[in-house]
Amino acid sequence: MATILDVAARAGVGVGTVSRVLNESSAVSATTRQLVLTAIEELGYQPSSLARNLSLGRSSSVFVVAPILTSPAVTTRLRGVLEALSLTGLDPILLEVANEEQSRDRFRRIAERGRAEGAVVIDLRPSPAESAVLLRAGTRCVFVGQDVEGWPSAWADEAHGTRIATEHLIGLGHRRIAYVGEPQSIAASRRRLRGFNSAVTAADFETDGALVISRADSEAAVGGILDAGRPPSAVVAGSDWRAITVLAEARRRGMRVPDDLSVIGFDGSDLARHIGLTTIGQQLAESGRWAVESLLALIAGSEAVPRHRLRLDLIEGETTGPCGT
Amino acid sequence: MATILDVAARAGVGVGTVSRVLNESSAVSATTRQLVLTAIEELGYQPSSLARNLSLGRSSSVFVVAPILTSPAVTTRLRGVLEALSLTGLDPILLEVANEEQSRDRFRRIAERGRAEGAVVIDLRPSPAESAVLLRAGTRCVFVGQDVEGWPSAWADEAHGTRIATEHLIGLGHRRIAYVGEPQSIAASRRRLRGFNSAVTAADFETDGALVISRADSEAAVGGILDAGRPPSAVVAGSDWRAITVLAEARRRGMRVPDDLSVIGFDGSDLARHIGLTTIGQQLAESGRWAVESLLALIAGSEAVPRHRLRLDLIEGETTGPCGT
DNA sequence: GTCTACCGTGGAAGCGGTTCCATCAACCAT
DNA sequence: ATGGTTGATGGAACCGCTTCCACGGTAGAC
Repeated sequence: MATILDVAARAGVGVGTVSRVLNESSAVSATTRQLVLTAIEELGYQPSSLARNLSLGRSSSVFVVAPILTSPAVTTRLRGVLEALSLTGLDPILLEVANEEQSRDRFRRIAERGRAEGAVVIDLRPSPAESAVLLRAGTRCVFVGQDVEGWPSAWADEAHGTRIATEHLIGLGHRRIAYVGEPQSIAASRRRLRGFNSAVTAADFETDGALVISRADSEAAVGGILDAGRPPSAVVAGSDWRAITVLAEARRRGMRVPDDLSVIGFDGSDLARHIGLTTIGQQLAESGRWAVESLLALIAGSEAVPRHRLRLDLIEGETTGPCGT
Repeated sequence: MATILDVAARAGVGVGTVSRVLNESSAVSATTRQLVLTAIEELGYQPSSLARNLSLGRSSSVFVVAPILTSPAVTTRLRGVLEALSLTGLDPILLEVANEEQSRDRFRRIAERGRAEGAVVIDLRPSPAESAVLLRAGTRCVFVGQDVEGWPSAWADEAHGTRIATEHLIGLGHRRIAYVGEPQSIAASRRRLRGFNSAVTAADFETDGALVISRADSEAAVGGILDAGRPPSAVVAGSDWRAITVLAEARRRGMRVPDDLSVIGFDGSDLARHIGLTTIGQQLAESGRWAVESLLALIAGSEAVPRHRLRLDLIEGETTGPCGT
């Protein structure tokens, strides 16, 4: 493979001149420039980005850390990040987190110096110890989907979101409302459940613990609720992904949505839009773009720690309707 | 930031020795090693992977090119790739392709030398010109989801897949079967439609062109079919993503699945499994892992051009059932 | 007691760029 | 004619690591 030295030799100029032509960094006479360009052409020369980066002392890539890509909320957010990043010339190195161990590994990874200019972390949070390590290492890091103390982050008031969702159903006349969420081990899902509870309490309904599901095996549990003597007329789901579980269970039972059962999701993912699921939109793609912008500012030297509250909107699809009974 | 020179100075040894300790490349006496390790510890030294890679003449990353991440088939495949890659120490640089222009850009990008060791390309194919450029540049490249002439690729016999799907429905007694696919501009979707047609022809049914949809606006068109005087009793979808469109349209009309309408998808994505969609599995995650293995072989110097036919299986969910009428 | 072998080690060269500094020619003003 | 600019250019130094080669010292063989 040809190097810049080969090009310089062939064009009969110095390496400095070739570099200047390559980067248009300072004036080069038209004739010399042409000489260099033909030499480049003839040799099929391509500059080594590796060498360039070392010399410049940057990596031109950023880490993007995300939970396992199954959930549509994650992929939608990720798309926002990728889209914004592709306009910057920074390459995204994608690190997926499938379990606790990988989470630790990824946080250790992004604290390493040099490999990347910074990191965008989606829907994950560091432990206090990890946060301290990142801080000490001077890692430039932005969080989306989680409010991480002391770090740039964009997040939504999730309790408020499920409250809106629940109130929407109450407004439609529903009185027996179930909640189906992710396991309570995740902080975000605790917040979401809290919003549901507060809305139900405020409306002064009978609260029925049996109607609340938030554990790993919710598929089976959802079936249990729907088959019970007094099934709910509506379900608030803790995520769009959970919502389609509920839709699937309803379908298996020949229940009609929204006539027999109203279902509302949470996230405003691509998937929700695609199937007309009523949901709480939390500006997923926008939040990804915001993260990239904030990271760029950090890289440019900004000391600010921007914190961004994401707007929540009810997105009405066709899976919620007035209570039949 | 401390460099290897600082460490060497502090430990009172030469840089070579520090490097040897770092890489355990050759014998270092226990006392010297300890000296170096404490110096590293005290300085908080971290080696620069950039410099290391330049010196070693490798990049320790690979490109992963994928269409826009909306479709669950893509993300499922991608997960297989990421999972396999995370075991290798190679970092995935994710390049998303949202349109024709980006496709050209990405193929140009992966042909650049040095930035990555190779590329895994998901569900996309290069034009002959692009393929030639890749070949000339000596790019190590593996394709999944597309059979690309002259390149390592893993793909499924898609026509066969839709044939299996259609025959499954016929076996359940369905006679009026619709097809809902992606636009015919995509080669893969042409193959899928062909399989459907051949199964219908073989079964010697009345063929009804009005029951075949394969264009961009299929959502609306699906509704048209379901509302028609003689709606189909079953639908073959060209992908899982299309299948859930059909499910959504059925739900809007209060149709029960599978009682009023059977729906079968194509891909065997995470989503299909999650909602119990009957589909044609094409080993998505496995194909991603296969791609990584093949790429590793290429990087290791293999000259072979492995070509891998993916197995197709009917995955029975709960969205297909015997014909009611 | 000398010779060879080998182990541990220091340090220079090299990976392929960028950039700074010195040089030189051409041009302008005095 | 002379000094001062200015613009284009060559090339050394440097980015931070790996690796090869040379060297000194110890130990085993004779």
